[in-house]
Amino acid sequence: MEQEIKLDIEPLLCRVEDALSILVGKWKPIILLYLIKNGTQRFSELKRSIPGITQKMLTNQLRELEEEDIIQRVVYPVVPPRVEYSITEYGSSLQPILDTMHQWGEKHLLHKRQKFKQNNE
Amino acid sequence: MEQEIKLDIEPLLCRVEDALSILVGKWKPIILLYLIKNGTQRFSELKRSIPGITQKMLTNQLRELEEEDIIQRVVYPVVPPRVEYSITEYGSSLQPILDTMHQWGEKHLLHKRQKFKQNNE
DNA sequence: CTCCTTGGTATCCTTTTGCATACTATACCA
DNA sequence: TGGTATAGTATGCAAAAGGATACCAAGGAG
Repeated sequence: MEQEIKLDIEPLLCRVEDALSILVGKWKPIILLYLIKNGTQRFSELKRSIPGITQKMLTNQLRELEEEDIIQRVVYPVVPPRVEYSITEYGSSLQPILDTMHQWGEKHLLHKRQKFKQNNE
Repeated sequence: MEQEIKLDIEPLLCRVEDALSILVGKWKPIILLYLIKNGTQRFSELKRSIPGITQKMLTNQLRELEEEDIIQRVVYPVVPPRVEYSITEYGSSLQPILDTMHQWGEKHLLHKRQKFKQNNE
């Protein structure tokens, strides 16, 4: 396996946390992936799409992403209310991170399975 | 700016969390970067290198990384004790993630500065 | 006149993280 | 005989994150 990337980050100056802090939150990755994959979504669409999430948590996670300019919230003044969420251009710059992490996550799954096998031999 | 990476993850099958959960922890990124940059390190070297970390937290974070096979712990039975930590081969597969996140984090810093400027005009 | 819908809030509670402080074992050194 | 060094553990507490439940506003449908 070839390791092309040279990592030379001065640990004390590391900005990994900045990206991390935006992605951390029980529902944020899945929300982002929905918006990236399916484009603009209404609040209720997201809620229906994400099993197990409560209204409060959905609101909460969306607000936090909005504050970081990762997603955009548009309110239509109609009754019943219509609120649409979408990824911002800036937010879509997170895609490489999500992609890299997802790929790694799939390998990690295999790794854990192998370890489990070994432990049961 | 070119966007080469095509992200097509089924949100409900996303494995982003797997990578995320390993990196999350107040001191994990910096510990990993130290081990990657400087190679094998003693407990006390890490403690001295990372300002503000307590002994308990360092132990705790190292244990969690060890459980995931990201780092290796070697104890030399001498007095006073000598314990060395190093990145495993598997652990070093996290480098691309750390690298991507760090790069994004640096851009994020600029983004926040611009936003701050705008708000004060 | 009442119910339904959407996109929320408000309140309270539990779980998870993180932190501070104190304590330990062992051998060496003066 | 007492102090030092290393790499921890034990205990208790504080803060943050996450979750369950109830409530709300406004207009349209019946």
